Amino acid sequence: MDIELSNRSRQILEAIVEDYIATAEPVGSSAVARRHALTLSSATVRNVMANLEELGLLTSPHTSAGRIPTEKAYRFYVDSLVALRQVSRDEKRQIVSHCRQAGVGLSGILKETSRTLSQLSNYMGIVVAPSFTADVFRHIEFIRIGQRKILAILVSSKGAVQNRLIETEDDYALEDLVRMGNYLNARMQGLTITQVRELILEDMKSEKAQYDELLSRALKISEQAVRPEGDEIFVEGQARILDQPEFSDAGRMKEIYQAFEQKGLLVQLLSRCMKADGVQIYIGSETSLSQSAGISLITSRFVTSSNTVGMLGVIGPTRMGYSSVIPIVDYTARMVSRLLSEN
Amino acid sequence: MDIELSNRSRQILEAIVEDYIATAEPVGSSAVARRHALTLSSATVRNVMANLEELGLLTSPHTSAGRIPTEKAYRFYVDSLVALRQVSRDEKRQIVSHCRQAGVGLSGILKETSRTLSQLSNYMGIVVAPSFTADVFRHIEFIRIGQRKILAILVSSKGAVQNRLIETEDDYALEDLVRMGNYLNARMQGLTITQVRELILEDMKSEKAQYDELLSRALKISEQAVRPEGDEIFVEGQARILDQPEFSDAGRMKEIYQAFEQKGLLVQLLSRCMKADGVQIYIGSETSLSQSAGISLITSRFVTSSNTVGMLGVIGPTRMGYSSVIPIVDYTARMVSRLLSEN
DNA sequence: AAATAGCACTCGCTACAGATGAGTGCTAAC
DNA sequence: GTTAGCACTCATCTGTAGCGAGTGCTATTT
Repeated sequence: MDIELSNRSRQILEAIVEDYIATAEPVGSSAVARRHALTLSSATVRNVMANLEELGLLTSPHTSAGRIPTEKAYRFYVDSLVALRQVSRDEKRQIVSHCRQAGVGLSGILKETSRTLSQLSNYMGIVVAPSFTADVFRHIEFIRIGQRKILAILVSSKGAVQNRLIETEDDYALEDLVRMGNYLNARMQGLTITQVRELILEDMKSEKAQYDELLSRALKISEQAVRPEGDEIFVEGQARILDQPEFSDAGRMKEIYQAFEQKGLLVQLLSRCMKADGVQIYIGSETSLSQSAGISLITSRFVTSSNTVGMLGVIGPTRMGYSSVIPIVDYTARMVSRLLSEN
Repeated sequence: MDIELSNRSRQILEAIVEDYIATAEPVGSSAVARRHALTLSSATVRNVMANLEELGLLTSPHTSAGRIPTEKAYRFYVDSLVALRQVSRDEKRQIVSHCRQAGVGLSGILKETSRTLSQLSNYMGIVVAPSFTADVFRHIEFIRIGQRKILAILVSSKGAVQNRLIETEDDYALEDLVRMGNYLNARMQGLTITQVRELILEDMKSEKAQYDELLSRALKISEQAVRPEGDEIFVEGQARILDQPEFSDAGRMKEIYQAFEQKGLLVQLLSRCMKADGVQIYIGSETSLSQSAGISLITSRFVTSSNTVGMLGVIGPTRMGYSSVIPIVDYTARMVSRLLSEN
C-alpha cells in the first residue's frame, strides 16, 4: 500500500484532494495550476495527473471532465499529506462549555458531545457510551430496596460500577440475596462480564437448576444483572449530510439512512475502533458501511473515571474536511475523557 | 368548518383522496369516472370537481393537470369519509409478539413498539415514554447504597414509582437521609412533581439555605431526584419517508429531518396529544411542524400500570393511508396499555 | 335542469438538435 | 523536462416541436 511519489506529484495530489473537498466538483488541470501558485502550466499538471490516474489515485467521471480522488487517494492524503489545522480557541471553548452545561448525567454529557461534534464539523456526530462487558468481573451485590425490587451492583476489575434495578416476580429475603451474591462472587472470579453471563445462561439449563428452585430464581436475577444494555449510542446532526451535494439525490440518501437505522451495524463498526488508541480514520469501503455510499468515519476513544472506554467521532462523506475534523475529534475525545475523569 | 356536500360530491371527493393517496399523482376527472364505477361521465365529474375546488377542497398544480386534495379535504375525509380497515389477524399477531419479545425493560418494549408501528404502517413510528412530572407528589425516600451513592425513590399519587441513582460529593449518614425525606414529604404534599422541583429550586436560593449547610446539600440532592429526565422518545423508520415520492427531492427532505432533529419540538407537539383520549389526528399545518412539509401525525395515548401516560403514533406524509394506519395506531395503543398493565 | 358529448385550449413532459465550453490527450517545439 | 497548440470528447444548456392528459366551455340530449 506504500506509494512512492515525487514531491511535485504529492503537491498536486494534495491540491486536487483539497480542491475537491472544498467544491465537490471534478477538478481540472488548469484549476490546479492556477490555484496552487505552482509555476507550472496546465499541460504539465495534466501529465502528472495522468500518472496519478495510472496509480489508481484519481478517476474521471467522464472523458472531458476533471479528476476526482479515489479512496486510495484519500487514504494517502490522510496518511501523509494532510496538514492538520489547529483547534481554534473558539472551538475549544464550545467543546468544553457544551459538555459542562449538559449537567451531571453521563447520557446528557455524551448526547451534548455528539451534538457539539456535529456542529463543529458540520457532519454527523456520533458517541457510543462506554460499556464494560469486556471487563473482568470482580464483585456483585444485591440489595433489596422494596417489595419485589432489587438493586444489583456490579463492579468490574477496573473499578467500574454498574447499577441495575431489577423487578422480580417473587419477594426475596435479605439472606437469600446475600447467599446469591456469595455464590456468584465465588464462582465467577476472573471471567469477563460477557463470560459471566454465558456461564449463568448455561447453569440455568443445567440439571442442578432444574430441581433447585432457589438456585433457579437466583440465576434468573443474576442474568438480568449482567445482561448487556443495548449500547447507548448518540447520533446527532443526521440532517447535515443532506447539505453535502453528493447526497442530494434521493436514492443514495435513502441508502445511507437505512444503513444508520440498524444501529447494530454502527455499533459493530465502532467496537472495532475501541481497540486502538488515538484517532482512527476509516475511508469509504473501509467502514464496511453501505458499500457504495462514500462515507468516511473519524473516531477516537475516550475513557471514564472507572476506566471504561467509549467512542466518539464524526461521520461524513468521503470528501470530508479531514484537516479540521481530525483535530476536533481528537481534542473532543481528550476533553470528554478529562471531564469524565474529574467526576 | 362544517361542510355540506351532496352524497355524490362526497363519493367523488373520497375517490379522489383515495386515488391520490394510492398514486401520489394528480387525479383527473376521467380516472375518477372510470375507477369508481359511478355511471357518470368525466364531464359530470368535472363539474363536481370544479365545485369542490371552489370550496377549497381541491387544487390543481397547473391548469391542465388533475386535482389534488387540500389539507381541508384530508380533514373532511378523515372526519367523515374514511372507511377504517380492520386490523388484520397477522398485524395483530405482529404487534403483540414484537412487544413481548422485547423483554422486560420499558425502554425495550417502547422501542420495539416504535419499530413495529413503522413496519406496519410503512411510515415513521414514534413513541414517547410516559413521564410523570405532571402527577402529584406523594412520597420520596432516600436510601444509601454505597459510598457517596444514594438511591432516591419517588412515588406519585397515582402510584407510579421512579428510581434514581444519585452520586453525591459527600457521604451521608443514614439519619440525615431519613431527615431529608421527612422534610420533603411534609413540605411538598399536594404539589405536582414539577411544582416540587420549582419549590426546591426556590428554596435553594433562600436565605435559610445559605447558612444551613445540611439543608443546602439536602436540597441539592432532592433537586436531582425530581429533575425531569429528558423525555425518552423513540423514533424508528426515519428512512421510510424517503420512500414517499413527494419527499424524493432533497430540499424538502432536509426540512423534515431538521424538524425532527429538534426532538424538543416533537415532544412539545406530542404532549398536546397526551391530553385527549383516543386516536388523535393532525393533518399538515395542524401539526405545527415545519410548515410547508406536508406531514401528518396519527397518535394515541397509552397508560402504564402506574397510571402514567405515554404517547405513540405514526408520522407520515399528509397523503397517508389513514384507513389502515388509524386502526393500527389505535390497536397498538390498546395492546401496549394492556401489556404494561399486566406487568 | 341535470347529464353528456364534443372540442378548443393549456401546459407539462419528452425528444431531438445544435451550440457551448470545460477539459483532456497528443504532438511538436522550446 | 516543460510548454504551447490544437483536435477531440462529452456533459450541459437552449430552443423547438410534438404529444397527450386533462380542463373548461358550449351545445346537445334526456
